[in-house]
Amino acid sequence: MAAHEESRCENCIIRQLNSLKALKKEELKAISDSKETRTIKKGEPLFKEGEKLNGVFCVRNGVSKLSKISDNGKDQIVKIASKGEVMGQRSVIAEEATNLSAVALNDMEVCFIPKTNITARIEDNPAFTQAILKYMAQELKLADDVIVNMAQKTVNQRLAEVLLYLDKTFGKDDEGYLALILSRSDIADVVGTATELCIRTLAKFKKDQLLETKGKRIKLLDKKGLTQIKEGF
Amino acid sequence: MAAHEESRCENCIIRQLNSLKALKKEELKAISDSKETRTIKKGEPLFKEGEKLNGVFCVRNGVSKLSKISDNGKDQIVKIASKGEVMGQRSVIAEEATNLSAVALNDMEVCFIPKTNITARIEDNPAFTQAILKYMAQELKLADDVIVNMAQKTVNQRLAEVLLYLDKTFGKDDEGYLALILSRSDIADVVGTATELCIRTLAKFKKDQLLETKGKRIKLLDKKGLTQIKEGF
DNA sequence: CTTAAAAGATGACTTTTGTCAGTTCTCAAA
DNA sequence: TTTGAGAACTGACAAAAGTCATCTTTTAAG
Repeated sequence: MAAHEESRCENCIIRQLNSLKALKKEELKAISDSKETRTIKKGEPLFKEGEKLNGVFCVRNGVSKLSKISDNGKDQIVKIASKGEVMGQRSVIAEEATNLSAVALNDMEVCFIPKTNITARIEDNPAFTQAILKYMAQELKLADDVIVNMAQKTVNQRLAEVLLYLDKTFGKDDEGYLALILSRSDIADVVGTATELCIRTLAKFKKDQLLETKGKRIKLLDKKGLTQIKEGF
Repeated sequence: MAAHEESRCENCIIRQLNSLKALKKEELKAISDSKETRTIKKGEPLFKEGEKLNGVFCVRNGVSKLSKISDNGKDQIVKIASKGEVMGQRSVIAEEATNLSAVALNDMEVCFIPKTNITARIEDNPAFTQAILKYMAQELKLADDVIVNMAQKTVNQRLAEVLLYLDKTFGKDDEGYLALILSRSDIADVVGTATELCIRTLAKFKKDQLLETKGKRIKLLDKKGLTQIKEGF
């Protein structure tokens, strides 16, 4: 039906952003027939740590945080997934329960693709498998960087880095504020620190004219300065 | 020649430990013909951060640390690779310069496999590609755990965890000391802290009867206690 | 066996980070 | 418009981690 054309994977532009672009037209049709579009409201979970995932989630709209609770009971945000990203791939491929929880940071629209549709394509389409492999190799490199940052950098440095990352990845709104609005507590969970220290550090950056705030919104004023802080003064 | 039989990949037991086990006999023969066996002395580098790797290294004997220098100039050990592990896979697959440096922690024997031999197999042997994919999916999960630990746990907890990891992974010598002997500075670089604090924390653990030391060697006395510390008292 | 260099260890001190107990602000439901 | 819950913020303090200087022990080269 013409009315549903835009919801077919074959016509979905999102696909161009991830490994699914390596799939052939017939394969996409099969996926499209089995997939399920879901709407998730801000604050609602997509899945929880320890769950067995029956498929992967392809983000059409909105943003989700992927986090993990440490033995200490504190939440650490490991990744922020947005348009085009596929969540849950790793667990499906490793055939293990997921180690992360996913919660919507704003209203989301995602496509759920049953795992048989992914594993079957991995079995019979080498180009697809290679695309995922390459993607994962890059993710692993990024993960190393994060490990080094967490282990060796101060909260000052990490917060500066996160702010620059948010700016680069999600851009600004019409008033110049960071387009992705996170609570102070979420920012702290990305940086890996306590909310209070996160707030204090933001206040310090503000005093130093590096940024400006309006409610929970943040506008970066001096990216060069923030880059210097990120690199250690 | 019979004299070189044991150095042929087809006969190498190490292969059973990694993705190379998914290769067919003919493929292994091709790899064996092009590979090069290298001996690396303790302290010598296998490769350095930023280098383009022309192949991967398969560890036959000995142990290597994989580390990365942060903007702050401090070294962080991201992985300790030993028998059976393949180093440099990620860079070859991602077609990028390596982000890590590899240095031998004791005398090593490694096989260097030119990258064409890996990329060609990824192109034409789906089972091999899938084996690597699955391995990387698991590595990514582990990387998440490390990120959370670095971000949320104290040096106390992380050191306890590293000691238990060394015990589990490399075992003990005949006197019951950890078989893999690392300098205090290397331990600190794994934990992600300063050498002094690492030494002090070891001294504290010793005082608390959790371990015993003799020179740089360490014997774990109370793994249950260390596990409790790891999990936050 | 001697001895210099490297690694280990310790003390004193500073900085960074975390925690607890509040107060103020914001925004949406009544 | 009121009001109340949750988030943002602040101060005071405690704990954790880092740094610098120095001393001791170990190790390996001569």
